[in-house]
Amino acid sequence: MRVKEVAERLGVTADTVRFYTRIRLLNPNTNPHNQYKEYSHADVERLKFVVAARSLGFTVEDISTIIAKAEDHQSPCPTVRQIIEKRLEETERQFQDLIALRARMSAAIAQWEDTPDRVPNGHMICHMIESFAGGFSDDTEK
Amino acid sequence: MRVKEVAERLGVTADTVRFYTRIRLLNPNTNPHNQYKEYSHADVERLKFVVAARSLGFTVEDISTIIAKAEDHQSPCPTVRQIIEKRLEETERQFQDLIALRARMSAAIAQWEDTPDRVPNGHMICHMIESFAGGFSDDTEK
DNA sequence: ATTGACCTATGTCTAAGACATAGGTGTAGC
DNA sequence: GCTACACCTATGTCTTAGACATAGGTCAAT
Repeated sequence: MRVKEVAERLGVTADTVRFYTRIRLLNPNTNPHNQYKEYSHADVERLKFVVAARSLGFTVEDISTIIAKAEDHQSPCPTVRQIIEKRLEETERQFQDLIALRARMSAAIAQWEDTPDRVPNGHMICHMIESFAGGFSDDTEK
Repeated sequence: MRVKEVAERLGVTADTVRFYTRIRLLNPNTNPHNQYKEYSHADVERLKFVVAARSLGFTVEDISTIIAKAEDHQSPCPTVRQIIEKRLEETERQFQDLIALRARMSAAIAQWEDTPDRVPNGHMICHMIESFAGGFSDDTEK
């Protein structure tokens, strides 16, 4: 199978499969004539694993580590448990950040609802943003 | 003022200020002797705007656009309104994605709670991930 | 043999800084 | 004046996970 067929089968783009191949996460045979890659059943299985792990929040580097351990006949499970808990914490942080960002955006939009547009006056760039953010920080002197 | 002082005053890293300077979002004077940048009061004001806008979800490119409009004596307000609504939609999408991801991660962790670690058996890489993800997709034949 | 639609590999690009490196500054001690 | 030495600087490179652009290959219909 060539790259596009593999990609469609697993619901990812051909570029994604090419990317995984480029970083040697997949190692299909190469036709020496035209450099086309030929993906075997084993390659597809492996890709399936990669896609599943990605969908669980593992980074590509995480996945390389996990596969390397498995190929070395070590159980990757402890690593997997450890990584996913770290990723879950990160996700939680992103989540909080995103909630805060959304709140700021919504508040700004609400506050601007009845704010008239204004032409810049030389000491402000955009009064909406500047007045929304307030003093924002120190500015004692030059 | 030099880069570090400016950065500390606004609660960002010196690298951030250097980055904005590199892309000409800030244009401090340069000491021709050692290439050190000297930030004026006006530079600090401008950075303050950039930091405020970033915290509202504007990208650096958005901000460049806004500033360019303002310097051209056009009101940036319509642009600002338009951009922030787009960004808010994006944020909403990310938010949904993040919720789904978090749910998958939590479910996986819960399911693995009492799952024993296992050594790879040759046709699986990590039974936890593979069984969590299920068949995941088609796999008709080579 | 040629066309044309579709496919391929490879190189480059992205956002927003972080990090590494080599060199400059400035104060303290001599 | 000179030297340490801690701290600072500018610049170049690296990061993620692919997307996009380009040049060239494949293959069925003509």
